[in-house]
Amino acid sequence: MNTVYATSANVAERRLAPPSLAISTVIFALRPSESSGRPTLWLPLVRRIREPFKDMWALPGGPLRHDESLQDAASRNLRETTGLAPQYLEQLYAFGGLHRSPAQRVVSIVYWALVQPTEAALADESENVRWFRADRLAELAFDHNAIVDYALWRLRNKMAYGSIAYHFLGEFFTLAQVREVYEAVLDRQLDPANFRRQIKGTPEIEETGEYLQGGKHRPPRLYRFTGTPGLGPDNRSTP
Amino acid sequence: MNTVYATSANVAERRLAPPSLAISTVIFALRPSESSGRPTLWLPLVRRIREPFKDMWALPGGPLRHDESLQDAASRNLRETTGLAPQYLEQLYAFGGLHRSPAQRVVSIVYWALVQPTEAALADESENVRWFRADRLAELAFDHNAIVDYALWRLRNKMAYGSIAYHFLGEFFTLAQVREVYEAVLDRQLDPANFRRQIKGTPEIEETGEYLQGGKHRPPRLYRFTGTPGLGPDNRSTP
DNA sequence: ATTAGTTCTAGTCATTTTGACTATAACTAG
DNA sequence: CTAGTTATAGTCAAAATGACTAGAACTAAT
Repeated sequence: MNTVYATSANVAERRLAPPSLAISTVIFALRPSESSGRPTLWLPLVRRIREPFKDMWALPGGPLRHDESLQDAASRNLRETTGLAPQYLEQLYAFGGLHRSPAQRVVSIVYWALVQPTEAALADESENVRWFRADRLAELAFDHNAIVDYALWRLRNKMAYGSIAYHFLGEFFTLAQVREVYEAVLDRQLDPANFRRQIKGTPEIEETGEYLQGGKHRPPRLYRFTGTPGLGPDNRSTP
Repeated sequence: MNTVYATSANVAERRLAPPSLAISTVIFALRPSESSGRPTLWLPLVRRIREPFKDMWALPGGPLRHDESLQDAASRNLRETTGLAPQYLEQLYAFGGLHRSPAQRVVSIVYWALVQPTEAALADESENVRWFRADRLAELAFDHNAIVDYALWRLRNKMAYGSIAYHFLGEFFTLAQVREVYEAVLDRQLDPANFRRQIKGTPEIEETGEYLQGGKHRPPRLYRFTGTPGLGPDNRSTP
Protein backbone atom coordinates (compact mmCIF):
# COMPACT_ATOMS: atom_id res chain seq x y z
CA MET A 1 0.00 0.00 0.00
CA ASN A 2 3.01 2.27 -0.13
CA THR A 3 2.22 4.36 -3.13
CA VAL A 4 3.05 8.01 -3.37
CA TYR A 5 -0.59 8.66 -2.62
CA ALA A 6 -0.73 7.00 0.74
CA THR A 7 0.65 10.17 2.21
CA SER A 8 -2.30 12.31 1.25
CA ALA A 9 -4.26 11.47 4.32
CA ASN A 10 -6.75 14.19 4.95
CA VAL A 11 -10.39 13.83 4.14
CA ALA A 12 -10.73 16.60 1.62
CA GLU A 13 -8.00 15.15 -0.50
CA ARG A 14 -9.40 11.65 -0.23
CA ARG A 15 -12.73 12.84 -1.60
CA LEU A 16 -10.98 14.08 -4.69
CA ALA A 17 -8.70 11.11 -5.02
CA PRO A 18 -9.51 8.65 -7.78
CA PRO A 19 -11.36 5.63 -6.41
CA SER A 20 -8.95 2.89 -5.47
CA LEU A 21 -9.06 -0.28 -7.49
CA ALA A 22 -9.25 -3.73 -5.95
CA ILE A 23 -9.48 -7.22 -7.37
CA SER A 24 -11.54 -9.91 -5.66
CA THR A 25 -12.46 -13.44 -6.55
CA VAL A 26 -15.39 -15.74 -5.96
CA ILE A 27 -14.08 -19.30 -5.99
CA PHE A 28 -16.51 -22.14 -6.38
CA ALA A 29 -15.80 -25.78 -5.77
CA LEU A 30 -17.96 -28.83 -5.32
CA ARG A 31 -17.64 -30.65 -2.02
CA PRO A 32 -19.76 -33.34 -0.47
CA SER A 33 -22.47 -31.94 1.74
CA GLU A 34 -21.96 -32.72 5.39
CA SER A 35 -25.50 -34.01 5.73
CA SER A 36 -26.44 -35.78 2.51
CA GLY A 37 -23.00 -36.48 1.11
CA ARG A 38 -24.10 -35.22 -2.30
CA PRO A 39 -21.89 -32.59 -3.91
CA THR A 40 -22.80 -29.01 -3.13
CA LEU A 41 -21.27 -25.62 -3.87
CA TRP A 42 -18.63 -24.28 -1.50
CA LEU A 43 -16.38 -21.27 -1.57
CA PRO A 44 -13.38 -20.13 0.46
CA LEU A 45 -13.46 -16.88 2.42
CA VAL A 46 -10.78 -15.03 4.33
CA ARG A 47 -11.13 -13.38 7.68
CA ARG A 48 -10.43 -9.66 7.68
CA ILE A 49 -7.62 -8.75 10.01
CA ARG A 50 -8.06 -5.00 9.91
CA GLU A 51 -10.77 -2.36 9.72
CA PRO A 52 -13.19 -1.89 8.14
CA PHE A 53 -15.18 -5.04 8.88
CA LYS A 54 -12.40 -6.44 11.03
CA ASP A 55 -12.95 -10.14 11.91
CA MET A 56 -15.71 -10.60 9.36
CA TRP A 57 -15.42 -13.02 6.46
CA ALA A 58 -14.78 -11.62 3.01
CA LEU A 59 -13.91 -12.66 -0.51
CA PRO A 60 -10.19 -13.04 -1.14
CA GLY A 61 -8.88 -9.92 -2.80
CA GLY A 62 -6.36 -7.16 -2.81
CA PRO A 63 -5.04 -4.17 -4.70
CA LEU A 64 -4.09 -4.18 -8.37
CA ARG A 65 -0.37 -3.82 -8.95
CA HIS A 66 0.88 -1.56 -11.65
CA ASP A 67 2.65 -4.30 -13.60
CA GLU A 68 0.02 -7.01 -13.79
CA SER A 69 -3.14 -7.47 -15.79
CA LEU A 70 -6.48 -7.77 -14.05
CA GLN A 71 -6.53 -11.51 -14.51
CA ASP A 72 -2.95 -11.87 -13.29
CA ALA A 73 -3.84 -9.87 -10.21
CA ALA A 74 -6.73 -12.19 -9.50
CA SER A 75 -4.52 -15.25 -10.00
CA ARG A 76 -1.78 -13.96 -7.78
CA ASN A 77 -4.06 -12.91 -5.02
CA LEU A 78 -5.79 -16.25 -5.11
CA ARG A 79 -2.52 -18.06 -4.78
CA GLU A 80 -1.33 -15.86 -1.97
CA THR A 81 -4.46 -16.02 0.12
CA THR A 82 -5.78 -19.52 -0.50
CA GLY A 83 -2.96 -21.36 -2.25
CA LEU A 84 -5.23 -22.11 -5.19
CA ALA A 85 -4.34 -21.84 -8.88
CA PRO A 86 -7.61 -22.48 -10.68
CA GLN A 87 -7.49 -23.21 -14.37
CA TYR A 88 -10.87 -21.59 -14.90
CA LEU A 89 -10.83 -17.91 -14.08
CA GLU A 90 -13.10 -15.33 -15.66
CA GLN A 91 -14.14 -11.79 -15.02
CA LEU A 92 -17.49 -11.50 -13.28
CA TYR A 93 -18.34 -7.83 -12.88
CA ALA A 94 -16.98 -4.48 -11.76
CA PHE A 95 -18.67 -3.23 -8.61
CA GLY A 96 -18.39 0.48 -8.08
CA GLY A 97 -21.18 1.71 -5.85
CA LEU A 98 -20.39 4.82 -3.83
CA HIS A 99 -20.68 3.34 -0.38
CA ARG A 100 -19.29 -0.14 -0.69
CA SER A 101 -16.51 0.69 1.72
CA PRO A 102 -17.14 3.11 4.58
CA ALA A 103 -14.14 5.42 4.49
CA GLN A 104 -12.86 5.48 0.99
CA ARG A 105 -14.35 4.81 -2.42
CA VAL A 106 -13.34 1.40 -3.78
CA VAL A 107 -14.09 -0.05 -7.19
CA SER A 108 -13.73 -3.82 -7.16
CA ILE A 109 -13.24 -5.82 -10.30
CA VAL A 110 -14.42 -9.26 -9.33
CA TYR A 111 -13.34 -12.50 -10.96
CA TRP A 112 -14.78 -15.91 -10.47
CA ALA A 113 -13.03 -19.24 -10.51
CA LEU A 114 -14.07 -22.87 -10.66
CA VAL A 115 -11.77 -25.40 -9.12
CA GLN A 116 -11.65 -29.15 -9.34
CA PRO A 117 -11.98 -31.28 -6.22
CA THR A 118 -8.32 -32.26 -6.36
CA GLU A 119 -7.30 -28.62 -6.46
CA ALA A 120 -9.75 -27.65 -3.77
CA ALA A 121 -8.37 -30.30 -1.46
CA LEU A 122 -4.98 -28.62 -1.67
CA ALA A 123 -6.31 -25.27 -0.58
CA ASP A 124 -4.85 -23.94 2.61
CA GLU A 125 -7.35 -23.91 5.37
CA SER A 126 -6.46 -22.09 8.52
CA GLU A 127 -7.70 -19.81 11.23
CA ASN A 128 -8.18 -17.09 8.64
CA VAL A 129 -9.16 -19.08 5.55
CA ARG A 130 -12.20 -21.32 5.61
CA TRP A 131 -14.62 -22.93 3.19
CA PHE A 132 -18.35 -22.23 3.42
CA ARG A 133 -21.44 -23.56 1.69
CA ALA A 134 -22.39 -21.04 -0.96
CA ASP A 135 -26.07 -21.17 -0.08
CA ARG A 136 -25.60 -20.74 3.65
CA LEU A 137 -23.40 -17.72 4.11
CA ALA A 138 -23.44 -15.49 7.13
CA GLU A 139 -23.21 -11.75 6.74
CA LEU A 140 -20.00 -10.90 4.92
CA ALA A 141 -17.88 -7.77 4.80
CA PHE A 142 -18.65 -4.96 2.34
CA ASP A 143 -21.21 -5.91 -0.32
CA HIS A 144 -19.78 -9.38 -0.67
CA ASN A 145 -23.07 -11.17 -0.07
CA ALA A 146 -24.52 -9.42 -3.09
CA ILE A 147 -21.45 -10.30 -5.11
CA VAL A 148 -21.72 -13.98 -4.25
CA ASP A 149 -25.42 -13.94 -5.08
CA TYR A 150 -24.67 -12.45 -8.45
CA ALA A 151 -21.92 -15.00 -9.07
CA LEU A 152 -24.33 -17.81 -8.25
CA TRP A 153 -26.90 -16.37 -10.60
CA ARG A 154 -24.36 -16.14 -13.39
CA LEU A 155 -23.12 -19.63 -12.71
CA ARG A 156 -26.62 -21.10 -12.96
CA ASN A 157 -27.20 -19.15 -16.13
CA LYS A 158 -24.03 -20.35 -17.74
CA MET A 159 -24.82 -23.94 -16.93
CA ALA A 160 -27.86 -23.85 -19.16
CA TYR A 161 -25.95 -23.35 -22.38
CA GLY A 162 -22.30 -23.86 -22.21
CA SER A 163 -19.54 -26.15 -21.29
CA ILE A 164 -18.73 -24.71 -17.93
CA ALA A 165 -19.65 -27.72 -15.81
CA TYR A 166 -16.53 -29.66 -16.75
CA HIS A 167 -14.27 -27.19 -15.00
CA PHE A 168 -15.57 -28.53 -11.71
CA LEU A 169 -14.30 -31.96 -12.64
CA GLY A 170 -10.94 -33.52 -13.31
CA GLU A 171 -9.65 -34.66 -16.67
CA PHE A 172 -11.69 -37.87 -16.64
CA PHE A 173 -15.19 -38.18 -15.35
CA THR A 174 -18.34 -40.23 -15.61
CA LEU A 175 -21.58 -38.88 -17.00
CA ALA A 176 -23.12 -39.32 -13.58
CA GLN A 177 -20.52 -36.96 -12.16
CA VAL A 178 -21.43 -34.36 -14.76
CA ARG A 179 -25.04 -34.80 -13.78
CA GLU A 180 -24.14 -34.30 -10.13
CA VAL A 181 -22.50 -30.99 -11.01
CA TYR A 182 -25.66 -29.84 -12.74
CA GLU A 183 -27.81 -31.03 -9.91
CA ALA A 184 -25.68 -29.26 -7.33
CA VAL A 185 -25.62 -25.97 -9.17
CA LEU A 186 -29.19 -25.93 -10.40
CA ASP A 187 -30.41 -27.50 -7.18
CA ARG A 188 -32.80 -29.98 -8.72
CA GLN A 189 -32.81 -33.60 -9.79
CA LEU A 190 -32.31 -34.54 -13.41
CA ASP A 191 -33.36 -37.72 -15.16
CA PRO A 192 -30.18 -39.79 -15.60
CA ALA A 193 -31.18 -41.32 -18.93
CA ASN A 194 -32.31 -38.10 -20.57
CA PHE A 195 -29.35 -36.22 -19.22
CA ARG A 196 -26.96 -38.76 -20.62
CA ARG A 197 -28.65 -38.53 -24.02
CA GLN A 198 -28.18 -34.78 -24.12
CA ILE A 199 -24.57 -34.80 -22.99
CA LYS A 200 -23.68 -37.48 -25.48
CA GLY A 201 -25.12 -35.24 -28.16
CA THR A 202 -22.48 -32.58 -27.56
CA PRO A 203 -19.36 -33.14 -29.64
CA GLU A 204 -16.99 -31.78 -26.99
CA ILE A 205 -17.43 -34.87 -24.85
CA GLU A 206 -15.24 -37.76 -25.82
CA GLU A 207 -15.54 -41.38 -24.77
CA THR A 208 -12.44 -42.98 -23.36
CA GLY A 209 -11.87 -46.72 -23.23
CA GLU A 210 -11.54 -46.57 -19.46
CA TYR A 211 -14.07 -47.39 -16.80
CA LEU A 212 -14.30 -46.25 -13.24
CA GLN A 213 -13.94 -49.28 -11.01
CA GLY A 214 -14.69 -49.55 -7.36
CA GLY A 215 -18.39 -48.71 -7.07
CA LYS A 216 -20.90 -51.21 -5.75
CA HIS A 217 -22.43 -51.42 -9.19
CA ARG A 218 -21.79 -51.60 -12.89
CA PRO A 219 -18.65 -49.58 -13.62
CA PRO A 220 -19.41 -46.40 -15.60
CA ARG A 221 -17.41 -45.37 -18.61
CA LEU A 222 -15.02 -42.45 -18.26
CA TYR A 223 -15.25 -39.44 -20.55
CA ARG A 224 -13.03 -36.50 -21.35
CA PHE A 225 -13.84 -32.87 -22.19
CA THR A 226 -12.14 -31.56 -25.32
CA GLY A 227 -13.67 -28.09 -25.60
CA THR A 228 -12.25 -24.69 -24.83
CA PRO A 229 -12.68 -22.79 -21.56
CA GLY A 230 -14.63 -19.57 -21.22
CA LEU A 231 -14.46 -16.99 -23.95
CA GLY A 232 -14.25 -13.56 -22.43
CA PRO A 233 -12.29 -10.90 -24.26
CA ASP A 234 -9.15 -11.84 -22.34
CA ASN A 235 -9.25 -15.49 -23.32
CA ARG A 236 -10.77 -15.22 -26.77
CA SER A 237 -8.61 -15.32 -29.83
CA THR A 238 -5.43 -15.70 -27.85
CA PRO A 239 -3.55 -18.31 -29.81
CA MET B 1 -8.51 16.16 -14.83
CA ASN B 2 -7.35 18.44 -12.03
CA THR B 3 -7.09 16.08 -9.13
CA VAL B 4 -4.49 16.49 -6.45
CA TYR B 5 -2.52 13.85 -8.27
CA ALA B 6 -2.13 15.62 -11.56
CA THR B 7 0.89 17.37 -10.10
CA SER B 8 2.91 14.19 -9.67
CA ALA B 9 4.24 14.24 -13.17
CA ASN B 10 7.48 12.35 -13.26
CA VAL B 11 7.74 8.89 -14.72
CA ALA B 12 8.91 7.03 -11.66
CA GLU B 13 5.94 8.21 -9.68
CA ARG B 14 3.53 7.41 -12.50
CA ARG B 15 4.71 3.82 -12.54
CA LEU B 16 3.79 3.48 -8.93
CA ALA B 17 0.56 5.38 -9.20
CA PRO B 18 -2.63 3.34 -9.14
CA PRO B 19 -3.99 2.80 -12.64
CA SER B 20 -6.42 5.51 -13.60
CA LEU B 21 -10.03 4.52 -14.06
CA ALA B 22 -12.07 5.48 -17.09
CA ILE B 23 -15.60 4.74 -18.21
CA SER B 24 -16.43 4.22 -21.87
CA THR B 25 -19.55 3.21 -23.71
CA VAL B 26 -20.39 1.29 -26.83
CA ILE B 27 -23.68 2.64 -28.14
CA PHE B 28 -25.60 0.61 -30.68
CA ALA B 29 -28.49 1.83 -32.77
CA LEU B 30 -30.22 0.53 -35.84
CA ARG B 31 -30.16 2.77 -38.89
CA PRO B 32 -31.07 2.07 -42.48
CA SER B 33 -28.09 0.96 -44.52
CA GLU B 34 -27.06 3.49 -47.15
CA SER B 35 -27.03 0.84 -49.84
CA SER B 36 -29.87 -1.58 -49.16
CA GLY B 37 -32.03 0.53 -46.90
CA ARG B 38 -32.40 -2.37 -44.48
CA PRO B 39 -31.60 -1.63 -40.85
CA THR B 40 -28.01 -2.23 -39.82
CA LEU B 41 -26.00 -1.65 -36.66
CA TRP B 42 -24.39 1.75 -36.18
CA LEU B 43 -22.53 3.35 -33.34
CA PRO B 44 -21.34 6.88 -32.57
CA LEU B 45 -17.66 7.64 -32.09
CA VAL B 46 -15.90 10.78 -30.99
CA ARG B 47 -12.77 12.24 -32.47
CA ARG B 48 -9.88 12.55 -30.06
CA ILE B 49 -8.69 16.11 -29.71
CA ARG B 50 -5.53 15.39 -27.77
CA GLU B 51 -2.74 12.88 -27.50
CA PRO B 52 -2.52 9.96 -27.40
CA PHE B 53 -4.21 8.93 -30.65
CA LYS B 54 -5.04 12.54 -31.48
CA ASP B 55 -7.50 12.85 -34.40
CA MET B 56 -8.45 9.18 -34.32
CA TRP B 57 -11.95 7.98 -33.60
CA ALA B 58 -12.67 6.49 -30.19
CA LEU B 59 -15.52 5.33 -28.00
CA PRO B 60 -17.11 8.08 -25.95
CA GLY B 61 -15.72 8.00 -22.46
CA GLY B 62 -14.12 9.86 -19.65
CA PRO B 63 -12.94 9.69 -16.08
CA LEU B 64 -15.02 8.45 -13.18
CA ARG B 65 -15.98 11.17 -10.75
CA HIS B 66 -15.78 10.52 -7.07
CA ASP B 67 -19.47 11.09 -6.43
CA GLU B 68 -21.11 9.01 -9.11
CA SER B 69 -21.65 5.31 -9.60
CA LEU B 70 -20.15 3.54 -12.58
CA GLN B 71 -23.45 3.52 -14.38
CA ASP B 72 -24.08 7.19 -13.62
CA ALA B 73 -20.67 8.03 -14.99
CA ALA B 74 -21.49 6.19 -18.21
CA SER B 75 -24.83 7.99 -18.47
CA ARG B 76 -23.38 11.40 -17.85
CA ASN B 77 -20.53 10.97 -20.25
CA LEU B 78 -22.91 9.73 -22.92
CA ARG B 79 -25.10 12.75 -22.50
CA GLU B 80 -22.19 15.15 -22.56
CA THR B 81 -20.46 13.73 -25.59
CA THR B 82 -23.32 12.56 -27.78
CA GLY B 83 -26.46 14.06 -26.25
CA LEU B 84 -27.93 10.58 -25.84
CA ALA B 85 -29.79 9.25 -22.80
CA PRO B 86 -30.34 5.58 -23.57
CA GLN B 87 -32.83 3.68 -21.49
CA TYR B 88 -30.86 0.47 -21.92
CA LEU B 89 -27.42 0.69 -20.37
CA GLU B 90 -25.48 -2.26 -19.02
CA GLN B 91 -21.95 -3.04 -18.01
CA LEU B 92 -19.96 -4.86 -20.67
CA TYR B 93 -16.51 -5.59 -19.30
CA ALA B 94 -13.55 -4.09 -17.50
CA PHE B 95 -10.51 -3.83 -19.74
CA GLY B 96 -7.24 -3.57 -17.89
CA GLY B 97 -4.38 -4.71 -20.08
CA LEU B 98 -1.02 -3.17 -19.29
CA HIS B 99 -0.45 -1.39 -22.57
CA ARG B 100 -3.85 -0.17 -23.60
CA SER B 101 -2.68 3.41 -23.37
CA PRO B 102 0.91 4.31 -24.24
CA ALA B 103 1.99 6.58 -21.40
CA GLN B 104 -0.04 5.69 -18.38
CA ARG B 105 -1.90 2.60 -17.23
CA VAL B 106 -5.67 2.93 -17.72
CA VAL B 107 -8.37 0.52 -16.63
CA SER B 108 -11.57 1.12 -18.57
CA ILE B 109 -14.91 -0.08 -17.37
CA VAL B 110 -16.96 -0.27 -20.51
CA TYR B 111 -20.73 -0.04 -20.69
CA TRP B 112 -22.93 -0.71 -23.64
CA ALA B 113 -26.17 0.96 -24.58
CA LEU B 114 -28.96 0.29 -27.03
CA VAL B 115 -30.88 3.26 -28.32
CA GLN B 116 -34.11 3.51 -30.20
CA PRO B 117 -34.26 5.15 -33.62
CA THR B 118 -36.09 8.16 -32.23
CA GLU B 119 -33.39 8.67 -29.63
CA ALA B 120 -30.61 8.06 -32.11
CA ALA B 121 -32.02 10.71 -34.42
CA LEU B 122 -31.63 13.26 -31.66
CA ALA B 123 -27.95 12.52 -31.21
CA ASP B 124 -25.65 15.40 -31.84
CA GLU B 125 -23.60 14.87 -34.92
CA SER B 126 -20.75 17.24 -35.55
CA GLU B 127 -17.20 17.54 -36.69
CA ASN B 128 -16.12 15.48 -33.71
CA VAL B 129 -19.04 13.10 -33.24
CA ARG B 130 -20.08 10.81 -36.05
CA TRP B 131 -21.98 7.55 -36.54
CA PHE B 132 -20.31 4.56 -38.18
CA ARG B 133 -21.47 1.15 -39.30
CA ALA B 134 -20.45 -1.31 -36.61
CA ASP B 135 -19.17 -3.85 -39.11
CA ARG B 136 -17.07 -1.41 -41.12
CA LEU B 137 -14.92 0.44 -38.64
CA ALA B 138 -11.57 1.93 -39.43
CA GLU B 139 -8.72 1.62 -36.96
CA LEU B 140 -9.77 3.18 -33.67
CA ALA B 141 -7.80 4.64 -30.79
CA PHE B 142 -6.50 2.41 -27.99
CA ASP B 143 -7.93 -1.12 -28.03
CA HIS B 144 -11.34 0.14 -29.01
CA ASN B 145 -11.68 -2.11 -32.05
CA ALA B 146 -11.35 -5.13 -29.79
CA ILE B 147 -13.88 -3.65 -27.41
CA VAL B 148 -16.43 -3.12 -30.16
CA ASP B 149 -15.84 -6.65 -31.44
CA TYR B 150 -16.49 -8.02 -28.01
CA ALA B 151 -19.63 -5.91 -27.63
CA LEU B 152 -20.91 -7.23 -30.95
CA TRP B 153 -20.22 -10.77 -29.87
CA ARG B 154 -22.08 -10.25 -26.62
CA LEU B 155 -24.97 -8.58 -28.40
CA ARG B 156 -25.39 -11.50 -30.80
CA ASN B 157 -25.21 -13.88 -27.90
CA LYS B 158 -27.82 -12.07 -25.91
CA MET B 159 -30.18 -12.00 -28.85
CA ALA B 160 -30.43 -15.77 -28.85
CA TYR B 161 -32.11 -16.03 -25.48
CA GLY B 162 -33.40 -12.87 -24.04
CA SER B 163 -35.56 -9.90 -24.57
CA ILE B 164 -32.91 -7.47 -25.58
CA ALA B 165 -34.09 -6.79 -29.12
CA TYR B 166 -36.96 -4.59 -28.01
CA HIS B 167 -34.62 -1.96 -26.67
CA PHE B 168 -33.75 -1.07 -30.24
CA LEU B 169 -37.39 -0.27 -30.89
CA GLY B 170 -39.88 2.26 -29.64
CA GLU B 171 -42.82 1.54 -27.39
CA PHE B 172 -44.93 0.16 -30.23
CA PHE B 173 -43.64 -2.00 -33.00
CA THR B 174 -44.66 -4.57 -35.56
CA LEU B 175 -43.42 -8.12 -35.51
CA ALA B 176 -41.67 -7.46 -38.80
CA GLN B 177 -39.68 -4.73 -37.11
CA VAL B 178 -38.61 -7.14 -34.40
CA ARG B 179 -37.54 -9.54 -37.10
CA GLU B 180 -35.54 -6.82 -38.79
CA VAL B 181 -33.67 -6.23 -35.54
CA TYR B 182 -32.77 -9.90 -35.33
CA GLU B 183 -31.79 -9.99 -38.97
CA ALA B 184 -29.59 -6.95 -38.62
CA VAL B 185 -27.79 -8.18 -35.54
CA LEU B 186 -27.47 -11.83 -36.49
CA ASP B 187 -26.84 -10.91 -40.11
CA ARG B 188 -29.07 -13.55 -41.66
CA GLN B 189 -32.59 -13.86 -42.97
CA LEU B 190 -35.32 -15.39 -40.86
CA ASP B 191 -38.57 -16.94 -42.00
CA PRO B 192 -41.31 -14.39 -41.27
CA ALA B 193 -44.00 -16.91 -40.42
CA ASN B 194 -41.87 -19.05 -38.10
CA PHE B 195 -40.38 -16.00 -36.46
CA ARG B 196 -43.80 -14.58 -35.74
CA ARG B 197 -44.89 -17.86 -34.21
CA GLN B 198 -41.96 -17.85 -31.83
CA ILE B 199 -42.32 -14.25 -30.79
CA LYS B 200 -46.01 -14.67 -30.18
CA GLY B 201 -45.13 -17.55 -27.89
CA THR B 202 -43.29 -15.27 -25.48
CA PRO B 203 -45.59 -13.83 -22.84
CA GLU B 204 -43.76 -10.50 -22.64
CA ILE B 205 -45.12 -9.41 -26.01
CA GLU B 206 -48.55 -7.88 -25.87
CA GLU B 207 -50.94 -7.24 -28.74
CA THR B 208 -52.31 -3.75 -29.00
CA GLY B 209 -55.48 -2.88 -30.88
CA GLU B 210 -53.56 -0.52 -33.13
CA TYR B 211 -52.25 -1.06 -36.62
CA LEU B 212 -49.43 0.64 -38.44
CA GLN B 213 -50.89 2.43 -41.44
CA GLY B 214 -49.03 3.83 -44.38
CA GLY B 215 -47.31 0.85 -45.96
CA LYS B 216 -48.10 -0.29 -49.47
CA HIS B 217 -49.61 -3.43 -48.07
CA ARG B 218 -51.81 -4.92 -45.41
CA PRO B 219 -51.29 -2.89 -42.24
CA PRO B 220 -49.50 -4.89 -39.55
CA ARG B 221 -50.67 -5.02 -35.97
CA LEU B 222 -48.67 -3.10 -33.38
CA TYR B 223 -47.29 -4.83 -30.31
CA ARG B 224 -45.83 -3.70 -27.02
CA PHE B 225 -43.05 -5.12 -24.84
CA THR B 226 -43.97 -5.58 -21.22
CA GLY B 227 -40.85 -7.27 -19.85
CA THR B 228 -38.03 -5.94 -17.76
CA PRO B 229 -34.70 -4.63 -19.07
CA GLY B 230 -31.36 -6.29 -18.48
CA LEU B 231 -30.62 -7.90 -15.14
CA GLY B 232 -27.10 -7.10 -14.13
CA PRO B 233 -26.34 -6.72 -10.44
CA ASP B 234 -27.00 -2.99 -10.67
CA ASN B 235 -30.45 -3.39 -12.13
CA ARG B 236 -31.54 -6.63 -10.51
CA SER B 237 -33.83 -6.64 -7.57
CA THR B 238 -34.06 -2.89 -7.48
CA PRO B 239 -37.73 -2.35 -6.72
C1' DA C 1 -63.35 -0.54 -60.81
C1' DT C 2 -60.29 -3.96 -61.51
C1' DT C 3 -55.97 -5.95 -61.14
C1' DA C 4 -51.22 -6.61 -59.83
C1' DG C 5 -47.97 -6.19 -56.17
C1' DT C 6 -46.81 -6.28 -51.52
C1' DT C 7 -46.64 -7.79 -46.79
C1' DC C 8 -49.36 -9.77 -42.97
C1' DT C 9 -51.07 -13.72 -40.95
C1' DA C 10 -52.84 -18.41 -40.12
C1' DG C 11 -52.12 -22.88 -40.95
C1' DT C 12 -50.11 -27.68 -42.64
C1' DC C 13 -46.71 -31.24 -42.32
C1' DA C 14 -42.52 -33.70 -41.65
C1' DT C 15 -38.55 -33.68 -38.65
C1' DT C 16 -36.19 -32.99 -34.43
C1' DT C 17 -35.98 -32.38 -29.58
C1' DT C 18 -37.76 -33.11 -24.99
C1' DG C 19 -39.67 -35.47 -20.88
C1' DA C 20 -41.42 -39.55 -18.65
C1' DC C 21 -40.73 -44.01 -18.43
C1' DT C 22 -39.24 -49.23 -19.13
C1' DA C 23 -35.97 -52.81 -19.48
C1' DT C 24 -31.64 -54.94 -19.63
C1' DA C 25 -26.50 -54.92 -18.48
C1' DA C 26 -22.81 -55.25 -15.34
C1' DC C 27 -20.88 -54.77 -11.41
C1' DT C 28 -20.54 -55.67 -5.64
C1' DA C 29 -21.92 -57.46 -1.17
C1' DG C 30 -23.76 -60.93 1.26
C1' DC D 1 -26.21 -67.53 -6.45
C1' DT D 2 -29.08 -63.74 -5.22
C1' DA D 3 -30.29 -59.08 -3.98
C1' DG D 4 -28.99 -54.37 -4.50
C1' DT D 5 -27.23 -50.73 -7.14
C1' DT D 6 -26.10 -47.84 -10.97
C1' DA D 7 -25.18 -47.76 -16.08
C1' DT D 8 -27.03 -47.68 -20.38
C1' DA D 9 -30.21 -48.34 -24.31
C1' DG D 10 -34.53 -47.83 -25.94
C1' DT D 11 -39.75 -46.62 -26.41
C1' DC D 12 -43.44 -43.39 -26.86
C1' DA D 13 -46.11 -39.25 -26.66
C1' DA D 14 -45.77 -34.32 -26.47
C1' DA D 15 -43.65 -30.17 -27.78
C1' DA D 16 -40.72 -27.31 -30.62
C1' DT D 17 -38.71 -26.31 -35.13
C1' DG D 18 -38.05 -25.55 -40.14
C1' DA D 19 -39.90 -25.48 -44.78
C1' DC D 20 -43.67 -24.39 -47.02
C1' DT D 21 -48.74 -23.00 -48.73
C1' DA D 22 -52.46 -19.97 -48.99
C1' DG D 23 -55.70 -16.55 -47.99
C1' DA D 24 -56.26 -11.58 -46.01
C1' DA D 25 -55.76 -6.74 -46.44
C1' DC D 26 -53.83 -3.02 -47.87
C1' DT D 27 -51.69 0.38 -52.09
C1' DA D 28 -50.62 1.62 -56.71
C1' DA D 29 -51.22 1.18 -61.46
C1' DT D 30 -54.14 0.38 -65.22
